[in-house]
Amino acid sequence: MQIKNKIQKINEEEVKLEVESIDFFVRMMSILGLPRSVGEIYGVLYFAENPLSMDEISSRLKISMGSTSQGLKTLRSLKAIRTSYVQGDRKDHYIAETEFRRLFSNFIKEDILPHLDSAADRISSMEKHVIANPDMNQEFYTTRIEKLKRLTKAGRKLLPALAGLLKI
Amino acid sequence: MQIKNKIQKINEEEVKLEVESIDFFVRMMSILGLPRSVGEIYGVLYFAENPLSMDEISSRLKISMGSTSQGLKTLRSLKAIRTSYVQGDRKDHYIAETEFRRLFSNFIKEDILPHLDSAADRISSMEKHVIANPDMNQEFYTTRIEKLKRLTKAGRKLLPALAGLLKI
DNA sequence: TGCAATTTTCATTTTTTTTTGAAAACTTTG
DNA sequence: CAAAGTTTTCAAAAAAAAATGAAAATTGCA
Repeated sequence: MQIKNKIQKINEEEVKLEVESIDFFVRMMSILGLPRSVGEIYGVLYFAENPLSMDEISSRLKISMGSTSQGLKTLRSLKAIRTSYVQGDRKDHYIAETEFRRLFSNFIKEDILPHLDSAADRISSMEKHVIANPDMNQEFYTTRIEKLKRLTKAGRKLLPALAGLLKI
Repeated sequence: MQIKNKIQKINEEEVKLEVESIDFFVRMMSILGLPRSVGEIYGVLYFAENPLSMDEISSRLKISMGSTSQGLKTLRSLKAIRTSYVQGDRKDHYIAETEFRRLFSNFIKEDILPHLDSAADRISSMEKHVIANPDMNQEFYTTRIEKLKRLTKAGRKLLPALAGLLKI
């Protein structure tokens, strides 16, 4: 009886902690534009002492298997989680990767840099329009285009370096 | 006739440039999680040689006055645009602020740092839950919480410094 | 290999976000 | 200070994003 109470007590605190964790990561991920479910899943895994299977995650969060599968896929592609073999269980099990430095670096590589690449294309097409017509106010337009070039160049250099600055 | 053609030609190229600009900034702003209309408005203003009024913006973009007003409000609060007096016209007129450095710094101050503040609160409440129950695996949980603290501390230092690194 | 367990996919539904448009609230000026 | 011009607000509509759930695909074990 006494032992049962103790276990009960631990679970209560663990559940409260888990709720805070979920809340925390839902907000963090939403800054990065990632959907709620992704934050929830990472939040559960971050304070899990043991690897969790997909249906453990899905039932703790009361979200569908479909969402869970999608969310795990996203987190896997960001290398924010990894799978771990659990003896005697056929299901895949997941562990949170807790090195935020690498997590950010992957996010930048995967979700930001591609945008900067397409931006570069668009800028050079802008240049063509200005050059195509010498009657346009060249000085004004080329100055503005120059600024965009510097912006994207700076982004491309700075962002990947950013993760390195994270002393985490 | 010849002059009219020339003017026509300039306008064509200017329109094409404007379209590219809008596209460019719609994407950029969407990385930052800002709505389409905000990107569109900034895109129009960025390559405008003269200050534009709200209804000029709204009619060029074919978006409602409501959206335009909202978008301008957002851009104003980020200090991404400013108003400019135009003689003999009662309407407000807007100019794009083209110093991206400052623009970013405002975005971080306004849209990111508040999240980090609320994160700090949540972390200290997590700590309470762990301390509240000595039977929990203290080592495991305090290590994880420590990581979160370092993450938010790093964010708070790094992000404001980031804009300074932008040599734009 | 075949079968049951597990995971993924994706059309549909739900939720959230953004836009619209008309009314309300300002503002300028005659 | 009134009336016309301009801007803002906000309830409702539209659009976009995310979640569901059931069918399809994959996996691993007997």
